[in-house]
Amino acid sequence: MTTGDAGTTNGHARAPFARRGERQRKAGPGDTRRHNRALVLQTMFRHGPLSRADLARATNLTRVTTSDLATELLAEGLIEELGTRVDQGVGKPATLLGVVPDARLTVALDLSDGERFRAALVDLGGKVLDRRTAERGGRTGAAAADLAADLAADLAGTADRPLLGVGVGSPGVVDPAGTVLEAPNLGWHDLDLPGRVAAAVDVPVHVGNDANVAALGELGLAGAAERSLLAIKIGQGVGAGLVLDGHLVLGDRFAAGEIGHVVVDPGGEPCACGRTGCLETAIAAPRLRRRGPAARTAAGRRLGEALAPVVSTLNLREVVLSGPLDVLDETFRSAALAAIRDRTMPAVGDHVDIRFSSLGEDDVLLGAAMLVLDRELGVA
Amino acid sequence: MTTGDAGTTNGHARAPFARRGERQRKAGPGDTRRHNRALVLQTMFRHGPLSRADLARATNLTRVTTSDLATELLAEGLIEELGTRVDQGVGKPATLLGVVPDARLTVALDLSDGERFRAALVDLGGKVLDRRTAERGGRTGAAAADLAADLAADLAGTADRPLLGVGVGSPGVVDPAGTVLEAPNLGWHDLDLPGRVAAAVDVPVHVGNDANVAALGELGLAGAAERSLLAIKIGQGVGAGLVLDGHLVLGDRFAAGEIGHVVVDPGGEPCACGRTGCLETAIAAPRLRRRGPAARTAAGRRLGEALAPVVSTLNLREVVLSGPLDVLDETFRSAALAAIRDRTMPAVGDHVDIRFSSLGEDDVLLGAAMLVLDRELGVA
DNA sequence: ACGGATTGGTTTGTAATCTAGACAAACAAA
DNA sequence: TTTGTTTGTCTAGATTACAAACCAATCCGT
Repeated sequence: MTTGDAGTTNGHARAPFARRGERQRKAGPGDTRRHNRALVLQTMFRHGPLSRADLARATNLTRVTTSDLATELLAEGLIEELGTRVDQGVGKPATLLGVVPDARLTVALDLSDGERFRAALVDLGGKVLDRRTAERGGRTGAAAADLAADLAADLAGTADRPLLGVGVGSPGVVDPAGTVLEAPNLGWHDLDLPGRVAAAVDVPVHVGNDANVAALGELGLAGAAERSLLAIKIGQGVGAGLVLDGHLVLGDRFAAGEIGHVVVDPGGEPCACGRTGCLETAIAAPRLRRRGPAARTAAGRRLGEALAPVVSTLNLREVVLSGPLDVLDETFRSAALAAIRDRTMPAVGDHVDIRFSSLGEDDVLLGAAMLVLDRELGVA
Repeated sequence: MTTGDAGTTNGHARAPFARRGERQRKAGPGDTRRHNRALVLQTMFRHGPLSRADLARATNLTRVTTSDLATELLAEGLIEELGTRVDQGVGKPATLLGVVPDARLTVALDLSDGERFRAALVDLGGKVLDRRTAERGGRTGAAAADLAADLAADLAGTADRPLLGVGVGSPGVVDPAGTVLEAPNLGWHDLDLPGRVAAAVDVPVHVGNDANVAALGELGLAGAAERSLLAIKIGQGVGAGLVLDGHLVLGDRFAAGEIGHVVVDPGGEPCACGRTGCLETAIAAPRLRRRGPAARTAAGRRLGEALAPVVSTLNLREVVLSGPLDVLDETFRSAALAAIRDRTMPAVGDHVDIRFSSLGEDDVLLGAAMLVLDRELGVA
């Protein structure tokens, strides 16, 4: 069933844009083509309908090449002709090309909630077409993995259009191939989640850390102008996802973004991890609820204090907060922002902004969908 | 004199591997070739002498392709045949190919010292062949730029082998094209330093922030196994350079690594910037000297506390310290490391290491040379 | 000594793909 | 109607990586 290609996620050919932890890859004959194809597609995703000549100007490719790529994409149904542009001035009217949002669908899974797995059928534009949830009921290990796989298969069955793939946002540490190295809450250790899910649905499967994919989603679907951002996800715990220049930062042990147990207040409250004053003890959702609104300012400042060195080191411009709306209020946000500004040099701090996620509760779900778009189409 | 190609650093064609802040670039016909050529060259830089067949195995290219690239590199004199491998076993003996360290030279400038500019003639292996220094004598603005240009020209004149280019490590904020946006100590604002230097020496000129290029040098010349590291440079001020997966992180305003004025101790000493408790007030070299060895532990901990969130967010493995040896002692280092470990989760902290730069005083100088190797040959 | 096996490197032909230049189509303004 | 402009396509040419076959050089066992 599976091919002999070692390292392949599942029975399919390796995903076109799946970047592994390889030191550096060779460039083959088809690589330029793939790159340019993705470039054209991405340009249309971002700028909306464009003519072939527009694409050539935007990408620095020739009209011949964009035209050729366009016919390829047209044949695959990924884009369509939208008629001629009106009100153009002199010259032959341009025929506009646009992405067909429902040319392909993705199945997105959000496993970050402790109680239930959430899943959705998402189109290329990030629109949710259908939803499912499955109560976890305390399942762990293989049972939990099977539950996720069944959920994916269930939704995949309802798809009336070709599936691009399945994207999964999982808690814990996930390696570039999608193996969940460590997810204590789900009892997963070195679990080949992509393999298990792919056995249930016959399309490419991509798995990433929940906060990481949320960051990807925020970048791709929330109209973020920048190509870099830090997404902070507050829930039972606290996690972060970092995208720099369009690329997810995974880190040495693929544990980048695991900031929940950074100590921000050595004399603070005890944490489940055995230490005291971890960031989670200051700003995890349950703690924020328990302490009430009055403590929001102090909590926000704690976050800002932890982020200040990060923002300075990376010269970040954009930080996005996501989590339950009852605890994430403007007081919290502005306190965090103020703390960052107080603690970084103005040249950096003046340009930082913190905003709430525009994807809301669906951040991980849409991020998982975005992961598929990134890996399969190169759109990020 | 200059070409019409907007954005070109100088009269030369754009450096083969100069990455600008562009969103995404098209891939042209010669791009795969350049990529693979760099890959082959880099493989030889790292692994030492290899046969064409070895290169094919290491790069996943075919023997034909590596052979072809090898003849090209041989013709340019960048590599040479080193005779056949002995003691090989069955089969035709391999002819080893190795980089010729002095096939090209680079002129490296270190402008980070407040008193004098340092320069060196460096070969491809990072060996310093000649040195010059020029007392700055309080020069700023155009006069300082001219001093740097003269120094470069002076050394370039002594080169008895082809020059690959000039690399400059400058203090302040430097954009990807090499323009020094802001360097208060030298009175530079939006200064086209590459242009000025290129007017004096007729080779490509590349300029980067001092701490940034130091990080690059540490990665490329100090035998760092990892492709990611954070280099902390302690001197009059404190700066950092971050390399992730072989790529320098520049940040939104190209100010990444400017951590000297991160506030680490709000109740601490006043800083020249107007705030109190900046990292510089805790660990800049003059302060460390003034306070004596007894304060090293506390200072080291301050650094570690600032780095803990960064290390967690990036899941960094390697932090490198450079600066005057009289203040950077083992006490400081281990205090910083201990603070990081105390404040990060074990899964991350256990794998972090802090070490002293293996390039010593020449870190910026060799980093500037490495910058040229990176931009001109793709070796990083 | 000699054939077989093994590994290294090259020759030759092929497929992919980008570019340059030219050209037809379609339209606006004079 | 003429002129000029823009769009999109066609054709020819250049690069370049790869596959297959081949020669070269060495070891090994008999």
